[in-house]
Amino acid sequence: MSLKNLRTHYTVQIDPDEVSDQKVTISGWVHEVRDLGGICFVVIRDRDGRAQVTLVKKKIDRELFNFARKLVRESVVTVTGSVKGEGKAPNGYEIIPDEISVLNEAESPLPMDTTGKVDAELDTRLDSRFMDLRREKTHAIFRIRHVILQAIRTYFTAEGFIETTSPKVVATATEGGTSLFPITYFDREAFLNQSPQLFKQIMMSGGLDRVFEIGPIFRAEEHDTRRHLNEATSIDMEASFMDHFDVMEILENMIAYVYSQVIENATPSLEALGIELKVPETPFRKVPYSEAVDIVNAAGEEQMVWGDDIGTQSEHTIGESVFKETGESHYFITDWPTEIKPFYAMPYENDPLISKSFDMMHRTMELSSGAQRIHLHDMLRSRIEGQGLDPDAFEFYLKTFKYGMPPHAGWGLGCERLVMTMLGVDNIRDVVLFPRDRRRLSP
RNA sequence: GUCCGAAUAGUGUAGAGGCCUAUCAUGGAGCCCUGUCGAGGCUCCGACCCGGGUUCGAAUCCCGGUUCGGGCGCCA
Repeated sequence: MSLKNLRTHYTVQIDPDEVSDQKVTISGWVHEVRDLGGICFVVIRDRDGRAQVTLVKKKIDRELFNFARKLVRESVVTVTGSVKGEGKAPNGYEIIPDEISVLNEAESPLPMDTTGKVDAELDTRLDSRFMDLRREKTHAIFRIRHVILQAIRTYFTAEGFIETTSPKVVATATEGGTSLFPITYFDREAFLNQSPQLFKQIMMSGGLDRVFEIGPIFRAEEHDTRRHLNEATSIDMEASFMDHFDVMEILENMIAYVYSQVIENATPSLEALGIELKVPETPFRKVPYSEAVDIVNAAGEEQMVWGDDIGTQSEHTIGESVFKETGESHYFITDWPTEIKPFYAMPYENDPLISKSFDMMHRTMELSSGAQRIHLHDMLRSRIEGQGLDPDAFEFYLKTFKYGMPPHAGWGLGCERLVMTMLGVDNIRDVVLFPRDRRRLSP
């Protein structure tokens, strides 16, 4: 007998008008037991919802009644019974059981509450993430995350992009800037890759033309904030015969599409979180870096000189300023000083001090950064040298620029940041199943 | 890395030197209860992070440690 027989319906698939008085079998967790004496309600929870099992003492087998009222919360059970339309029941129906069997009884006390009656701190929830995932709100986040990722794949595919994967174990410290995790690769030292950047570009020389990748990136920074992880998910794209404006357009349209898909396909999850989403308006406002500096200096809380990187406080100042003006949370900061961007960002021909680079911001944090890339071998090599890196270590990369590299552009977008800004989640750890940060390596 | 803050039942909390035999909620055990949906009522169970110190007396004050949270830095 297949275990599939343990479920004829998910709880949400039961339509009392259709299956009234029919037998169904549902399986899931005992969410709550409410014993009122003469009547007992057992709430069964599965992935998509809940169903009420009702036992009236006088109308049901005494043994079954006593068994039901002693069920231990969060045990896994299978219930077979008949469906009865009932206005007083939560979904308009209840199940009158013939049989209840416990597949696996839960211990008690539970490491945390799953019903929403008592809060638990993030650290407690992450220590017992399996139990935390049984909470409606946590579950909703990961259902939405799935819809987001699915929408991104649909969008890229429709735009002619090919999904690729690049190696996470690499020999060279790729772009510089960030620290890498060293690992042992047989008898050699290797690193966990900080970004698919160099490989995306190599694929442009390979003629794949438009690629995207959704995958893990690793940063060994000892940062300790609500918006950083040491293992994150990067959504990356690269496209040939495009400049930075072209890929900014792809980015903003993708964001708008993803929001609209979440609204359309994740309604119950949004409701569970109490969120009303609005699709961001495109095109996003473009603020040149020099204008951003002026905004910061005019606000007076921090003073910047041209060429400084933009700090957290300043990011907020600019974000609020744009929001006041446009009512929109998303915007671009464009035309960054070449010196504070990675070596592969293309400088403007008429003003090489600034580059064809951009960051895509949410009012609260940076979401994405991208640029038109340098596709000329000699210029790229001297930029690598100029940043104090060893060009010989980049030979596998530089080589691909010598034999026909088209002009190209691309960006990387932080998946977790996209999710958290969309859902108004304060801590990035909330939107990753098993976050890896400075301190946490388990579960 | 740095600055600030916190640590009390399984979970979330109250607590400002003697009011603490430590509050409340949730939970667990038991009893009552026929329409609950954060069910309700009654009884019981369960905790002061670790180590030093101050004091007649410390959950409370001080020092050190550990762990956690937040800001900043670094970064996406």
